[in-house]
Amino acid sequence: MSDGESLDTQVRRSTITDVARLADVSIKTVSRVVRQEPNVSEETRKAVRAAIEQLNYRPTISARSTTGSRSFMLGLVFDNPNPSYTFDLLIGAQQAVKEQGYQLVFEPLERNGKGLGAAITQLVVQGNLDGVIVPPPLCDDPSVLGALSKLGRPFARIAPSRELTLGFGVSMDDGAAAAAMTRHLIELGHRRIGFIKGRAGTATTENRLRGYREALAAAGIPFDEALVQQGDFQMRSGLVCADALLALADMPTAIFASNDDMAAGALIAVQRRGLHVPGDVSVAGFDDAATAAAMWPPLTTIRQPVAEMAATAARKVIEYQRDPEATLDSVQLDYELVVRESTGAAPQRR
Amino acid sequence: MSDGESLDTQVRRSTITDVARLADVSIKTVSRVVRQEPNVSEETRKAVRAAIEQLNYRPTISARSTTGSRSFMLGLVFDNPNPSYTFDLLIGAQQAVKEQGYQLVFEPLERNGKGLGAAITQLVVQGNLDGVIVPPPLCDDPSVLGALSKLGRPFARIAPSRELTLGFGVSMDDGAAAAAMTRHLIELGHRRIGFIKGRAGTATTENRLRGYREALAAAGIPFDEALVQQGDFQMRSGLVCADALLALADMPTAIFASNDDMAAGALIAVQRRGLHVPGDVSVAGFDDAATAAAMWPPLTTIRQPVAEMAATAARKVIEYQRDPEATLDSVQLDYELVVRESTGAAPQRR
DNA sequence: CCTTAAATAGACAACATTGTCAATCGCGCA
DNA sequence: TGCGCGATTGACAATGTTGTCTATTTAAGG
Repeated sequence: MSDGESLDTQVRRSTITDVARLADVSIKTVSRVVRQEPNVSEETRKAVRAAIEQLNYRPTISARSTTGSRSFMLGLVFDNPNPSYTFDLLIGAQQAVKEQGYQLVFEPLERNGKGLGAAITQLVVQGNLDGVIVPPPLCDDPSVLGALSKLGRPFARIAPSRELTLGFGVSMDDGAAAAAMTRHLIELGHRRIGFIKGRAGTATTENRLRGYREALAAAGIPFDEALVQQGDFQMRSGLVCADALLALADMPTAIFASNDDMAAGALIAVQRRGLHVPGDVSVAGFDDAATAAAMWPPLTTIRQPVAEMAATAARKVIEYQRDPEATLDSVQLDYELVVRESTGAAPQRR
Repeated sequence: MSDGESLDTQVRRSTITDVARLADVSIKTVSRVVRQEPNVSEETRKAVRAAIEQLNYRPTISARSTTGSRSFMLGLVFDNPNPSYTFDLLIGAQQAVKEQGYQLVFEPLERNGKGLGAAITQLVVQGNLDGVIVPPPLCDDPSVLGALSKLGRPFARIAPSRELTLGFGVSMDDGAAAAAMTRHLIELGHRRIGFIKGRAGTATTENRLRGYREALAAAGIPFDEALVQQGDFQMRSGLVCADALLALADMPTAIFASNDDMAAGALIAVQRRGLHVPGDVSVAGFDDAATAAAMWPPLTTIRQPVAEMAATAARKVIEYQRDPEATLDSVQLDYELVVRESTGAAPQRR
């Protein structure tokens, strides 16, 4: 009839009181150990930790939030048409948040909905969130930034492109990554490399183009305006732009699209003309979207550490919230060049 | 110097006490109104509601969870390789949960990790979750089902394919949807319709094939074994299977793939042969993945109401949790035939 | 008018945790 | 010995909400 063992621990949740009783200390002392506060003797600390271990105790977030100012909850708002990008953000943030004993709440917002700032204020105040993570394009929206600044809680911005001093920025060096991809193509022997730009007017678009130009310059290849087409990040624009490039008398042997969706369009355009990838034309993308590996042929691209950026953002917000003295310099994470089968040596004769 | 107005309400969160004071009732009465409990006069109810409105009051989830057995939190666990599917689930569940004043926590799990059941038990017990939503493939995993049954909390399964009496099921009629797509092709004049099956051994695969066969039979078209290929839901298999179909002496004029990824492969296979879609061959998919509309040409497919299924699951779990007497019959939601440009009239002469 | 029951409303405890403040202990020093 | 001080520990209040129980009001029936 002894049921206090395995079954019970499975079904009932142990509380700080249970731990205190087992370790024969007060609940406050347990709290001190859990929160890693000072003024607990090493001996007591050990005993408490053993009890925690034995009972598999984890503090209850809701109870924690009732007292004090912290709520142990972080918010992630987004309005990004790309589900796999946003999903990666969620995964990354969730993992980091869990490590720290926090919880994540997320909320889709409409960028063009009015009252965007008010919506964020509402979310943060009602949810009593300790901090917020804001990916693009919301992280560059003036009303969002205004609301966040007023709230006086830490917030992190993923890949911000303006007002870089506001909040804590986590980004990737778009320019360097684009340059690396361009170098990769040059090393394969390509000299005429077409470039498909992203949506006009975004910092991302500018940075990637700059990287492309810098790598060309470094290799002593003259920049040719005719090889640059204006896309808009959608697949269709990739198809149209690639068609234009392939129609040139002096056709490029490689096409570098500013994102994977447009690269997918380029792949179709090339193959519709009966040309082979990468035998006749190499194609490269940017993002390493979930679809990149599934394309035909699998796409060479730049992996953005999306999940890692979100995780870093979450950790930094928590860190700041623990110790507001901490310096929160913005951070740049590394990209990764993912070489698959859509790029290869330039054709021998042209 | 009067600061009690707009600014203050923005930055401070109003509590049940504020509302009670303003409406000149006890906090318990406010609680009754909010929880829609009986025994409050219509007059009082109105006054309280007005106060709630004025102060923009929303109950604090953490405070709620401390008392009583409810935690007002639902869990969503998943292990699905398809980010956009999972993302849709998250969006749908989050929206439903928010409507009901609940919160959603999600957790990626490794299907083949050992201790899957233990992991779920841990998650639910530690998080004190009121219920769980389990999409495929986890919803058919025996250890997951075992753990959930033991926990004694309501759980909903998205598109389950076995043990249908366990938990609350939310699904879509795969067979009817596949039949509808097949009818669509028949109405366009197609008589030889190739079919690419999904991964062997899954209920989904069987159901979709059955729908295809039934629609053929209903139209008096004989079933031809040669027109059915075995795929595995991956794009590459779609490409290979379509190649096989197109190599037939009596080539099909339409190809129906059991999901969009394989349809993408089929699109490539057709166009690589210099054939036009849909002029020479129509191609249809299943799922309405995010990529479907971005393919070339945009893919005719079946829209699965993924977000809606998750929302229904969430609502049902909450409903049950509010009133355990409620009957929770499983539910089937409607699919939608999305006709885009990859299907068209069968070629006149073959 | 009195009794009884139902409807309505409030007082107070309970929840799991943290913050504040007080109590105790050990130790060095006069 | 007595005193002061820092380190350690605990008692208790507070957090925002719901459950339980009790008190008051209203309505109905004699």
